Amino acid sequence: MVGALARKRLKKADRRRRILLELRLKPHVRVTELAEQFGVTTETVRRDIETLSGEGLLQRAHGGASAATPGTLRAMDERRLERVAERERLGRFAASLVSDGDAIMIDAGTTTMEFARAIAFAETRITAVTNSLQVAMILGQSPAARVRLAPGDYLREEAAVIGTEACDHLARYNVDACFLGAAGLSTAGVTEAVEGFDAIKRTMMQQSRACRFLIDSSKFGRTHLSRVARFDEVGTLVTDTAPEGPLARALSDGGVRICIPPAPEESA
Amino acid sequence: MVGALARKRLKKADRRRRILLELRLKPHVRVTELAEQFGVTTETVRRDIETLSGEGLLQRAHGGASAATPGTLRAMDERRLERVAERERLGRFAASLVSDGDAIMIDAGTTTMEFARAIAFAETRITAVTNSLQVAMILGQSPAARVRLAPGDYLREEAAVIGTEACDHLARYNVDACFLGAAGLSTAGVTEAVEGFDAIKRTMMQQSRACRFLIDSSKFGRTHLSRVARFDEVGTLVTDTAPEGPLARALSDGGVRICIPPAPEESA
DNA sequence: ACCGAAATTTGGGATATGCAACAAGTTGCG
DNA sequence: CGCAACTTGTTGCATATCCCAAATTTCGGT
Repeated sequence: MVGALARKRLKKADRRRRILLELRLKPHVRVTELAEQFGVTTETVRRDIETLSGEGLLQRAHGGASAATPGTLRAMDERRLERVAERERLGRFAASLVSDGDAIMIDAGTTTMEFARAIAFAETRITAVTNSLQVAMILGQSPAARVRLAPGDYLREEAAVIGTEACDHLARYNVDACFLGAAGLSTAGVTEAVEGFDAIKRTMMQQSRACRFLIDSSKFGRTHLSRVARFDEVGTLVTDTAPEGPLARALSDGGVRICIPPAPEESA
Repeated sequence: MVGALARKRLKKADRRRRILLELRLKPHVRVTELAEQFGVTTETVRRDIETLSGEGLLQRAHGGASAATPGTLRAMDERRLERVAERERLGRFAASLVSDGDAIMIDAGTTTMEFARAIAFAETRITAVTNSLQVAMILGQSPAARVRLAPGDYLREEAAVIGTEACDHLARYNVDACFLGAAGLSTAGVTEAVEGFDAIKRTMMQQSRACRFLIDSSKFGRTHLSRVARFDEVGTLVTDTAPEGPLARALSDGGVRICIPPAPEESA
């Protein structure tokens, strides 16, 4: 039944594949173009895009679709999409903890990306070492930032490099502070879900005089596979909401300094 | 005039910067979103986008803008903007020179980026080592590609890493072939304009069994600051048009094998 | 061959976006 | 102060896109 020639009409799955392939070549495709190309109605293409968008494989746009940013794969998490404003605020605040002339390490993650953007925007004069391609590109926008990238295996989902090479390389630097994200913060400590990131984070911590974790409150109470740090290793925690209950107690027992950005003003 | 608080209205240059920063994070931004975010009219944003698009820094789309197709920054060159189709063809052809299982090195450049796109599109099973973040991200899209990134100083204009660290790291790999771009090809040999790239390219050549240069014909006759390779080191030259005159003679004297993609057919 | 589910097309009204021209505001400068 | 150049806002209209729902076709199984 798989006719040698499916000449007339591509199946749904085929169209989807073609759309994604197309997006590898161009960052943006138009519904109308695809429709014409496939010989189907715009409505059909629209529905395909709708589906793919739901799967996080691409990003919808008026009139077409764009490639999903590498590293956006995690962002499918609905909660994160809604948390954009908070993360931005958090990142901006964390950026205020950096002084001109500092040398810092930054790891990969949505929150640290916001942090990097804030630093780039403020044009703080820094030297940064990172394993995240996104962070490197964002900071590279700032004329005041020197950026060094770690080598290693490229991890598509996070647009970052990992592996022993990355860690070995990082171990050659000594910086003033590191700014790390994390997937979970619970009484078990700071934990991470992405395989390979735990080693990166631990290495960064070791090479830094001060350690700062950027973790928004949606991660509170979550525990993931590997522990990155015990509370007595955390140093500073930058977050949007003060933790409560056992978690707050554990943090305070560990001597964690908690920083919370001031309430949002009316800027919009 | 730089009031302590310029929160009310961002200047044109600031908006431009923000838009580009935004595009580093997301592949697509909407006019309406930006307008609201900046507190300006959609028309203003539209004009900004219009300008940036004219400079080749991004790509317009209905309702917004997407990241520019190539590595963007060099592509401002008018000539290059017109050469997109040729480069695409060239890249696709060069990709056909790669076999499943190959280990290759790829350097940074608009042409090599097209090459990477073609490989990702074809899902050729390869291991690639590169110093270009763009190439890494593009190849990372392909499930069949393993990508390793070199470390080093991040060079914003090219979205790549350079420096001794990068070269030292590259020197640890031995691959089947390297695919390199170049800014100039003249009787003086293959030359490069970007500082730091020459060393990278030379290192990649040394670590590869075969060397292939991807140079479109617009570079013919151009000579830049530093020579990357003499003709007897070039190996294979992949280009769109056969060189003529003294250049052709010099290439043949050097034993350069020249590959030219077949004429474009009507496929659309 | 027939039937039912899923996919696709079709058509139309609601919305969003683009474009262009003009008005209003801002900045810089003599 | 006042002009000139530039930037931004506003308006009106053409166009493109979206979304919905019913009609039609295709597909897969019995």
